[in-house]
Amino acid sequence: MSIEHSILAVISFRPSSGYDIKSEFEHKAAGLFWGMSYGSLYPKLKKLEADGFIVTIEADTDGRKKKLYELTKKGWGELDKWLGMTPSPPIIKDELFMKLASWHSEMDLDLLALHLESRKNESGDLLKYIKEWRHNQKSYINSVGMLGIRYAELKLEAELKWIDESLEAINNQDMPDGQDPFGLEEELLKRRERAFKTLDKE
Amino acid sequence: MSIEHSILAVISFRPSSGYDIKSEFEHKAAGLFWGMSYGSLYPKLKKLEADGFIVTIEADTDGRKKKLYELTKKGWGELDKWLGMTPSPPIIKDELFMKLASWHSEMDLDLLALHLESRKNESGDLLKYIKEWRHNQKSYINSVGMLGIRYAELKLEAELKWIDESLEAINNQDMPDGQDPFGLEEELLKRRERAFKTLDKE
DNA sequence: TTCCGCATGTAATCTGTTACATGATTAC
DNA sequence: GTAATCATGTAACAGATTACATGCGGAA
Repeated sequence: MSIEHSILAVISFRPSSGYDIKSEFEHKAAGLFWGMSYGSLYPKLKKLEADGFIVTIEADTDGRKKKLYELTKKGWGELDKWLGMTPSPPIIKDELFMKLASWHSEMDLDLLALHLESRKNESGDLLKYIKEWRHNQKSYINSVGMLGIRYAELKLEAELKWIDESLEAINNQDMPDGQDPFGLEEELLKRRERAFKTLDKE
Repeated sequence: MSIEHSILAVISFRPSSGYDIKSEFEHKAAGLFWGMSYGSLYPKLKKLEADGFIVTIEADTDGRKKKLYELTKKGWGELDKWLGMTPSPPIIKDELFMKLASWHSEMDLDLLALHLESRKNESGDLLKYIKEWRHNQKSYINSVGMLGIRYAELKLEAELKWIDESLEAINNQDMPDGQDPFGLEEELLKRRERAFKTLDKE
């Protein structure tokens, strides 16, 4: 039920159209920790309106017609109720971590370094973007929101620091010790070799 | 297509049953950055077998019958191919951040402090768990995997540090400055008041 | 006049979870 | 003997994306 709440939250900043909300998630702070596509957004807006959380205001800003949505009493109430509930733990899906966890000794470490460089660029760009954005004098961020921005910055800085450490470990061939109490790494290589020796039967 | 690859990755450690794979995602490293339920796991295993990435080995470990899956040549190849591809950016959904971003001045800051305390406990527990786990002499983690563990630790430490800073800011009434070039905060409170004054019509 | 950004939407599809059903083995 | 854990699966549903369809207004 949380996408709906994110939508209510964005509308709370100012009356917004579907397009406005999408850009908030694409180009603004909200997108750092949440995502959304038109395919789910517009149906949700209809549902939220049908349930009485928001109402439509026909408007033409800049000579362009659009449907603005505004929160109702019920909508504001729902927003407050949601804000008051303990937030659920973050959901993180990070392919980089999965790849690290399943890297094996037949895979080239230089390739891993490329992956790290790539992540470094992405996260670096994002961090730069956030740092500019928090001072751009265009976007609305209140003092609590600023704590959130700081949260994002610290996480990205930690990630970048870790990437540099890891790249150094790879380049200096100074990797940390693993733990392998049952000799699985050796087994793995044997199993792999065995599989590669079998003829394809299908 | 990444859940499938995570499954292949787990099987690469050792031949595994569906149950084994699930516990890997529930209690082990993999679960830190990925999740999976039986409802998707078992069908995926069937599909992976039908596509020739894995094969079944009937086995009875500890007197208990189970279906172990092992990678085929094609499966190992697919795993290597996946490992070689640039990992996609992490997907993060964090309700705490969304709530920070949409907090408004009618909401009690002490309530926010409770949310932060709650996250502090969750993340603290997780960090403690990881720190123990990396030295438990029971789990297989190679040196590259250890980099991943370090990644998780640093992120959690950054989060905990941020929480303490933020709690202090709240308690000392020393919140950071926001930015509000168009006076949206004032507008918001007006809109909110207006909405609460209207009679319910539905 | 053509392209880009604004603007709204739907249908098909994909992806994954929840809840249920079933049963064996082990620890207390 | 009974609760917990091991073990495999399915049906119904929830949740979200992709690709498509459509059209206006302003800038080059």
